[in-house]
Amino acid sequence: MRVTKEQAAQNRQALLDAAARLFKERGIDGVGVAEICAAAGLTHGALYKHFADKQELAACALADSFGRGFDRLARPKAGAPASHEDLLARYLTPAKRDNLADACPLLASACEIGRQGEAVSRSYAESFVTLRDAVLAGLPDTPQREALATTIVAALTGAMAISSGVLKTDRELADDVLESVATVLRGLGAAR
Amino acid sequence: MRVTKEQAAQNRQALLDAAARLFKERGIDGVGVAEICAAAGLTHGALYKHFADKQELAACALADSFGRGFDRLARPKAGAPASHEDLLARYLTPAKRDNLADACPLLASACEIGRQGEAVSRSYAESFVTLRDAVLAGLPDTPQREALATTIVAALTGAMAISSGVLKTDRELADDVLESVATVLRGLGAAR
DNA sequence: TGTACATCAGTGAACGCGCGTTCACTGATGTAC
DNA sequence: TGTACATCAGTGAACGCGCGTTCACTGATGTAC
Repeated sequence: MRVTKEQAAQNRQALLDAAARLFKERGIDGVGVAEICAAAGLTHGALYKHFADKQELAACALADSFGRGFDRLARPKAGAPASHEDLLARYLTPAKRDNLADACPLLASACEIGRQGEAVSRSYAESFVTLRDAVLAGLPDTPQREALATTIVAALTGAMAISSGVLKTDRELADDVLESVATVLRGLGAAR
Repeated sequence: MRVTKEQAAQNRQALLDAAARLFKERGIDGVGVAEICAAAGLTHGALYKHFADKQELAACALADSFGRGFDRLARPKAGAPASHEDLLARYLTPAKRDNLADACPLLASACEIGRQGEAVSRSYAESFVTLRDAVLAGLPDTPQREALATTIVAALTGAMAISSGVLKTDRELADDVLESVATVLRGLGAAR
């Protein structure tokens, strides 16, 4: 049965939200379209009225999830670039690792992107550049600022992946990884 | 039909090798047991005579692949700890990224480990600690050496993941990520 | 050393299951008059 | 504003397919005598 335009737009957003959370939590290949649609309160057929296929849904959900999180990060100071400290405090917490659905898709989904299609890769690349540039804006005016910003994002990404990976075996080690990386990055962000 | 003990041991190793390569290339969840067995020259039923299930195969393949690569890394100087330079030169190359089957399983498989079972997580954690300690051995005697070693491994991991992720969209960016991180880590490894 | 037989690595058909996607259909919405 | 009808978001059965795992069977190996 047909629904109002507003309802359809809400349903589309519900699909994006459910997809983003589930994909971050269990991976793009680890969640079926039926579960996503059910979480959004729809049946699986409805998905294909909004997105061409699962890949397009994944690409859109990644962009949407990153955009919302990034806006939230940038907004507090309303315009002023987020400080290096802010970024670390928000990104590298055990809470985010324990609940990847709430984390940044760049950190939660990093490794599987290479195995996805072009649309997902493009969406990921755009978000990466945005985050890297935000980090760059918060760095002091040192030589090799660009390379440093890239390294910081890489370390954030790797720290979250490693911490998640060893969590089932050794929670202490998992927490130590996050702490260690945060400490070192804090030092790198300060003027040298 | 029964085979000799030597043949059986060879077959087991062939399974480990095929599994490690395919898992690194396409992810643990991205490869079926039938394909692994075929690559090892066996039928799928044979796998369960060597391993309890796919998870155990994954855990063993990760440990085996890491161990072999790590021995190769440590051996050249026969006993002397690998220099920080050596590690970077071997780990962070576009060639490894373009052929993940030949890369270190810690870098190629990082993100999906959190979604695997306990056995895989344990195997991953052990390999991580081994690599981190090897990096530590190559670092000068500065304060916070431990945290720095962890951060270096995290940055290596993240760099490979990000570079693989953006490769389909922007090869230049992908190469830049590897170069930038290598440059910064080179500086971090030198005495400050 | 020669023979009889138990062992067991490997085979391949079969299992139930969940996957992504398609499609004929429904019926309220939105629009043309 | 009221009516007739085309549009299309959402439904749910059905599709073919590949997945991990099981299991009865095979037949050369390894062993006991």
